Formats: sequence, structure tokens, C-alpha cells
Amino acid sequence: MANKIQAQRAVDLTVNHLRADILSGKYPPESKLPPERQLSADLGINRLTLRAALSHLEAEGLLQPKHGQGVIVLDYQNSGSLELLAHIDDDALIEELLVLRRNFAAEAVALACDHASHRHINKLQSIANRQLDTEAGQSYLEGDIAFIKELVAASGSMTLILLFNTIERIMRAKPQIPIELLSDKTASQSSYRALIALVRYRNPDLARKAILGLMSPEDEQNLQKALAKP
Amino acid sequence: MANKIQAQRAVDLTVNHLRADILSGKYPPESKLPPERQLSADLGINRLTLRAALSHLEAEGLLQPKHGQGVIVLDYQNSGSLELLAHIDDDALIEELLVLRRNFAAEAVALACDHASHRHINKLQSIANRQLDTEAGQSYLEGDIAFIKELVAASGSMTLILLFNTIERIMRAKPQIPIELLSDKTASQSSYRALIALVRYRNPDLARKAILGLMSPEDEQNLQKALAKP
DNA sequence: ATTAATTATTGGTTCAACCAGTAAACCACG
DNA sequence: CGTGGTTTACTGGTTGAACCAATAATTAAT
Repeated sequence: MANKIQAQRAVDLTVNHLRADILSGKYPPESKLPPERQLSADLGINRLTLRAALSHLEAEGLLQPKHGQGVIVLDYQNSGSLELLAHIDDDALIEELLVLRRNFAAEAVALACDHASHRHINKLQSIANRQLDTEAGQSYLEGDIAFIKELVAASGSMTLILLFNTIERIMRAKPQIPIELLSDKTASQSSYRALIALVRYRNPDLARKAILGLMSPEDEQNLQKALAKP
Repeated sequence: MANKIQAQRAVDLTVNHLRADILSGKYPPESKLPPERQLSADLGINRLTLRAALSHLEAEGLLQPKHGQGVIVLDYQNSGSLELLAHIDDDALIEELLVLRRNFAAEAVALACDHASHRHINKLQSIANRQLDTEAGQSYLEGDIAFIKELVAASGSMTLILLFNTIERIMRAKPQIPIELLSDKTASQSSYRALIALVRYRNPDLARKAILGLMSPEDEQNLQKALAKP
């Protein structure tokens, strides 16, 4: 699964360079980038290579070229996409991401309660079992991701599928997070069991509350009942 | 606010053309795009223009060029970003989007309970009041968006800020949705009041449950208390 | 049969030139 | 003097041909 590290293209280097400059405020919102001819000269690349990079950053919602006027720098807080988080370094983001991930899981499980087939559930069980024999480390992390991907597939929601793709990329871009998750293998194991049990119990609202920590005492009892089942 | 409709560039036309072909399955996952030289000839554009479009689609997570081999078409269900929803036409998506929006709002309000300043709350109130005097239509929709943006700002979460940018773009790409939301101005007005009251009450869990519809009878009582306040 | 060199094909980059909008500078006219 | 149209000098958008670089299939040598 480990991809060969391919030497970065000039385009990629340029994209990262310009994105960093924009996020750092070197090119503030509403301002214009230097003209393409000058900027490409400054960066020591060809204008066409620069333009490929600009096209990439435009897709990220950071730039808006205007024919005849210049390339306008957009305010990423107004138009940046969620994918941008992969390139923003801020320790506060880590907790936010874990919250997002939890909300995401709650909705995925709730939908899976209504939509998951037996085949989906068996697949989830199979992945969880395989994880039992996998040592903590990179391959365990990959298994963890596979589990969530299967859970999302069981939800049948294209929205959640794509949202998790984005979350996955952000997580992979932040090495700190996976390590934390890996550190407690027994916790994730019991989490697998709980998630599968909640899907089997097929009670969406209970599942949501369980994951979001919004359960009342009576909810707790119901959950225990659900977990007791084989 | 209405932007002048600028004639689409060849790059944009190419991006939309290729994206549609990929999503329709004309270029299935794991397959390769035709060589750039051939594809650009087929599309009647220059190879460099095609490459700018490929750079854009690469940023969307749809393509992965491999030097010396070709441009591989990725499975958008495995690597497409949430932004892709703006380009997928499926009626089932509309309900999914509204669910995502609701979950999103729940988390935003919960965080705002802890983080919103009086200035934030006043701004929310001001926008809601202004909406009272605005007729249903495009400008009312813009006000609605402004309200949510302010709510997100009050949450203080960069993650939610960027996520809403993406949601906003998807919503704007689907004309069906805004019309539905517009159709009931009185409903959105009471929604504004409720959201502001929940933030003022500063009880994150209650706010979450209220918006997600997970309230118990006693929660209902608490909510009534919150709404009763001026 | 195996291995090393060759070749064809692919994406990556560069150069130079021109097209096409935009806005400011300019100038002619009233 | 001021008004309005024209020119001019920018800006991004597109093109063609050429070459570099990585890959995989082919071929030749052992």
C-alpha cells in the first residue's frame, strides 16, 4: 500500500510554495498576485508551469484569475475548501478534526442502521477480527481506515463517502493524529465491537447519541442490551 | 452581488467535459486517459490547455498522472473530495445534503455556545432582524447564508468555516435546494430565533439534541425555558 | 534462457509568439 | 475647459513546436 515516493514535479513545488505564501498572508485576500510573467521569472519556472499551478490553486478555492486584470487572491476563510485543512498547521485543528470525525461516525452509523446489509456487517466483523491479529503500526492504521470506509459504504451515503475521502487525506497529512489513535489498540477494538453492535441493533437515534455522548441513563441501559447481544 | 457572467474559458469547458466523462464511467476507475497528445487533438485544444485542465482535475482527486505511463483515472468513490457533490446529479443527494447541513448546524451551535462573544450574538440578531424586512427571493437567500456564516464564525472552528464554504458551493450548484428553503420564510425566522436562543442559553449538549431532534421530554422543557428568554 | 542495451511512448517543461479582455493615458472635438 | 472616443500598454488565455525525463516493451548480446 506504501506508494513509491515520486520526485515532486515543478508544478507541485510551485503549488505548495504559492499556497504557503497565500496562507501566511504574504499575498493577502483581495490583493492581486504579481503578473504571471513576472511571478514565473521570480520563481525561476516557465510561465506555463506556473499556470498549471494556478489552475490547481484555483480548484482549491484560493485564486480567481480575471482576464485582463490579474489573479485575485481570495480569502480562504470565505472560499477555501475543507481540503485546505491538510495544509494548515495549527495544533487547535487536531481536536477539531477529531470532533468532526466523531460527528461523522455518528451519522455514518445512524444511516448504516437503516441501510446496512448482512454482507456489510459481516465485512465489518471480518475487518475487526483481522485487526485483532495485526500489530499496532502502519498496517493497523490502514485496517482502521478500511473499517471506517466499510462503515461509510454501509451507510449508503455518497455525501459521507466523499466527506471521508477528504477527512482521510487531511488525517494522512497530519502524522500526529494517527499515532494517537494507534496508541490504544484495545480502545479501538472495543470501539469496533460497539459500532458493529449499534448497527446490528438498528436504532439510529440511539447510535447517534451513543457516539456523541448524549445518552440519558435509560439510553445507557438500551446500549448495554445492544452490546450484550452476540 | 450578481456576478457578471464571464464567458467560460477553454480550460473550464475542458474540465467540465472531462469530469462529466469520468463521472459517467466513460473513463472508468483504474483505466488510463488517452495520451495527452491524442486527447488534446480529439478535444480540439492545445496540449497545454489540456494540461491546465488535468491539473485542475488532479486537485479534485479524480486523476493521477504517472510520468512515462499515462494519466490514471481514480475511483472518485475512493478519492474524490466533497466538492465533487456540486457536479453529481442525483436526487437522493438533496436529502443527504440537508442532513449534512443539519449535523453541521448542530455542531456549529454547540461550539458557539462555548465560544460566541456578545458581539457575535448581536450580529446574529441583527442579520435575523434584517431578514424580517427582506422579501423571499435571492436577497433573502443571501441573508440566510450570511446568518450561517456568522454562526460558523461564532463557533470559532476553522474546520466548520471551511466545511461550510464547501457546503455553500454545493448548495449554489443545486438550484433545487435554495428554492425549498426559501419557500417557508416564517419557518426560517423561527429557526433564527431558536438558534440564537440556544447560543444564548450556552448549553452545548442541549443545543445539539435540539437541532438533531434527539430531545427527551425533560430536554423539551429546558428548551422551552431557553426560548422563553427575551 | 537471462540479462543488458535500445527504442518507442508517455508525461513534464520550456520557449516564443500571438489572441483577447481591461483600464488608463491620450487626444481631438465641441 | 470638459467631454467622449481612440489608442496604448498592460493583464490573463491559447497556441505550436521542440526538447527533457521516466517508463515499459523490444531487441540484441551473452
